[in-house]
Amino acid sequence: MTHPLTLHLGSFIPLSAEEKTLLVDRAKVRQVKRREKILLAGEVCQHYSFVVEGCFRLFGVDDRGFEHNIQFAAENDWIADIGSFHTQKPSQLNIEALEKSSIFQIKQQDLYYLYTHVPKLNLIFKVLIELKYIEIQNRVLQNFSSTAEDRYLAFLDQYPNLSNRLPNTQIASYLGITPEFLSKIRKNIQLRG
Amino acid sequence: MTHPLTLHLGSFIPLSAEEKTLLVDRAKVRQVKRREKILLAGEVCQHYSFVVEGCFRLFGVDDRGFEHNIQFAAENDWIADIGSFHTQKPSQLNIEALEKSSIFQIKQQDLYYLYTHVPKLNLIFKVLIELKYIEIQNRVLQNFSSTAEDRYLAFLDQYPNLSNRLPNTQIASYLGITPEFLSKIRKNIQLRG
DNA sequence: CGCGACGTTGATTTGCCTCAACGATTGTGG
DNA sequence: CCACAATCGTTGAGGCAAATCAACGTCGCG
Repeated sequence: MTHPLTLHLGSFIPLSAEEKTLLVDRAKVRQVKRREKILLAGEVCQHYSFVVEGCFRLFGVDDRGFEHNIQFAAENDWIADIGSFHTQKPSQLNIEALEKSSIFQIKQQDLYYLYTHVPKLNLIFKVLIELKYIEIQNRVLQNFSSTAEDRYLAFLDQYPNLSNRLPNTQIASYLGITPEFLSKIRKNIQLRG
Repeated sequence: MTHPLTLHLGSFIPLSAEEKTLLVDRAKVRQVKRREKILLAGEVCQHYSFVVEGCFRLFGVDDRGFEHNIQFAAENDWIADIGSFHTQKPSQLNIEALEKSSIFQIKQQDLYYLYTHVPKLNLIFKVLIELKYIEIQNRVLQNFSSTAEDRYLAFLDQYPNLSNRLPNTQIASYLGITPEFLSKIRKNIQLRG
């Protein structure tokens, strides 16, 4: 009966039984349907969400109505609009389930409560965000220095578990290209090898 | 005689006299010449560097030898290759002074020492990296959803202190375009008014 | 069954790059 | 302090990667 959340966070730094209890008490389980949104642009992001099962995307919508995926989150990953969460200002982003999913959510006030009562969570969440920062920084660099085809191949390589289950339209949006162009890239790859 | 570093970090959460001493003892001042590099690709990033005066860039070099600016850091900002710093593996990035600069550097072991002896630094550095994360996430979104001209105007707007003092070649590299194209953008803007 | 999401293909257009050349400015060694 | 090199910004001609627009077939699902 180890709780998925304590299992995950405890893998960074072991947690005592009390700490686990504090944590579990403030994490609410939630079932999310495919295509259901857990954050809508205009709302304040009230939760950090930990994905137990399923898959989500964080995306923005531009002036012309096109959607741009910023991040995916599948099992054992976290998702939130960190900016809105901390400033408590309306988000410009959306979070949507790409599959039927199961998550744990921690409210902003509860996370802040936990930070003060379980100080090592500061360290753990610092590490978590450092990892995300490294990831997104690599992405910026890659976007500047390689072609869409190279980025696609790198994506397949880096996220095999995601590329298996995501529709190509979602991958194209993450890569910053149109679905049509991704289709042409895939064709070229196949022709060559 | 307030130390720039304690002034900066103390602005997030007040620090006691002891905490300030611990901190200051482990921060080494360093003067850096224009164009001098404080991190070379291939080396491990050993320090977090706090900029007291001057300006730096973090950049990568692609297969064809082109440089791509990932981040600038001027007064009261931090710079490091966070990935290399934490993994202690060789960096693929470089950090170079764009001006004659003055910085404080904290070594990796010293920062880890400080994290355990001044626990609130975990919280402060978590906030610092959250702010950087929000910044870079906005950049990813913007790169996908707007033209080079819009990104340039947004840069002027968002970083007036940087755009004043940086050569256009450096700005172009940050925006992910060639200096030639930035020049044409600037001409267009001027023609229009 | 029928509709909407998804993937594909082709013709055309466009944003930005490449390459080359040229002044202006800065800086640096003799 | 000058001469020369290096850096920087600009301009133009031509080219390419990726977008746009339009059409069509397939599949899963209510």
